Amino acid sequence: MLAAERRDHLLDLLAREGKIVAKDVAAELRISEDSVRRDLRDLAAEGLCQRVYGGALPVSPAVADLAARQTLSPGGKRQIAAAAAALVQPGSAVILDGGTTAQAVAHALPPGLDCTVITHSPTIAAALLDHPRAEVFLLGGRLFKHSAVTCGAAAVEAAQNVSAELCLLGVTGVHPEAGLTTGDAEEAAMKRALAARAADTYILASAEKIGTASRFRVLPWEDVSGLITDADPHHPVLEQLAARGVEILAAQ
Amino acid sequence: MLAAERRDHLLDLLAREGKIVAKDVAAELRISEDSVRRDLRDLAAEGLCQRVYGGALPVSPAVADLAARQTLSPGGKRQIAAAAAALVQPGSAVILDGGTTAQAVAHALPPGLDCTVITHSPTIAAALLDHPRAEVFLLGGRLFKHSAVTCGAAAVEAAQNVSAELCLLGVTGVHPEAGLTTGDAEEAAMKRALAARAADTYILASAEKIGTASRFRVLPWEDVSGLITDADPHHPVLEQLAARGVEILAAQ
DNA sequence: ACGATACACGCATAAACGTGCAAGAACAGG
DNA sequence: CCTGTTCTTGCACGTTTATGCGTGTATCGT
Repeated sequence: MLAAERRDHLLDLLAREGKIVAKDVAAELRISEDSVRRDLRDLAAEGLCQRVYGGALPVSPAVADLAARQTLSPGGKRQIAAAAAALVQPGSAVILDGGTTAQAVAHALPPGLDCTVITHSPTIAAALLDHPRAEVFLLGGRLFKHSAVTCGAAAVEAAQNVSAELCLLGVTGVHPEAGLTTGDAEEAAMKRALAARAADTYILASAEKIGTASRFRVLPWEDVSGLITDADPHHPVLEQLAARGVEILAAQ
Repeated sequence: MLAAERRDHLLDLLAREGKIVAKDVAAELRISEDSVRRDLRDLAAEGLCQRVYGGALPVSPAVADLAARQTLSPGGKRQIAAAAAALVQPGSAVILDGGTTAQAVAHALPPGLDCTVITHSPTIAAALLDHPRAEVFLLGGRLFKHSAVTCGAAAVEAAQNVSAELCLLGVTGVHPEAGLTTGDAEEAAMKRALAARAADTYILASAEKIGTASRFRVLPWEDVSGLITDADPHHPVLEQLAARGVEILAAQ
């Protein structure tokens, strides 16, 4: 039984059963409870599960599905979120896209930070309810069930009435020629509208997205200030982008 | 059974049934009543439920200014929500206000119902993510932390662009002369804007609100089609309203 | 006012936890 | 092929936490 195997098994169990009881898993896999605890501790540190006395639970019922359906590297995602949150100046306004990475940014924002957050994700809005000094502006529109954000003409129109210093955008593809891409046309349009309303746009992209492209373009590189990623800064694609004036922020 | 699981179960039970009887839960989960009591004490300490003799009751998310609208009857709230959900015709559009009662309506909607829900509450929007056939339209605007809904000029303006067959509105005061009232001017304006966009407006009000009035008027009785309440239909205020053409729906 | 029930408190037991440690495997370099 | 290093794993230990029971007290309904 490889360590990585164990990890996968735990995550699988979490997705299937909705909980993990350390004792049971140890008995099932014929390993010590200590190892299970160690694994759970690591997974919890990466934000993949919530550690509780006796075992672990999914981070949040809704997020569990999302995490399952996209085999990302959420380990780096947390670091990306932290690096992105550090870009938010006190007193400034930031536009937060609705993806899972952006959601991590919302949680990474210091609770006492005095700022304005503009978002089209009701989930992010709800997450910021306990940030007393954060002003939240929610962009309305038709709710897209699969990504849990508002999109469509109404949402794009609502975006026209806001502006901010910073826009943090999640994408599914980061490609030197194709630019930034995503898999849904409406989402692409929405992201484009958001980026247009901010002075600076930074892209959040985990390592496995570098060099890939999806069907719908969000932005060309000219409109992007920087890229926040957990990939190796010496990755050829990243060096190419840096040469074209895109600031590369490595999140460790 | 993990401790955290128990906690979730209790909260879930609270949301679904509107109350918790310590003895019953202990029997159901095969644990001692002491454990249930301990859990309820902890949950109450975190403000997640209201401890009462024999069990616990839900507590409204907006606890702060609840001095006015205190002592809710969450038992009846569920019945009100069920009666209100029954008014939603398949294929129709309904405007759902953001209060706790309206939130209960969202949960009471059949998951397979084919309808359009328009709301200014991100919480309701999130709750409807798992209703595959429900189209959700979210009204954007500034997020009001204490009531967790969007309000303000932008939200009112967004409301101008929608229309629906039905509007379900929660209020804090139901008074024969003062009409429908609430404690916040912005919320009152928002509710007014919502009601104006629906052919029929029904009010959700638990028994203790009947006969009371708050500072800001939402609507006069002329603009209201009906009132859904768990109060006794023979209550003098209700009979007076019925005489003025307001349909009284008693929720048991 | 009364019995019945729910409660809080203290205590004992058991389970889960974290840490340090040692045996073993995997690996890199010579 | 050997050796030193690093990492993983399981065990032992003391500590923390959760749970159930008994007791006395408070609260409810009649």
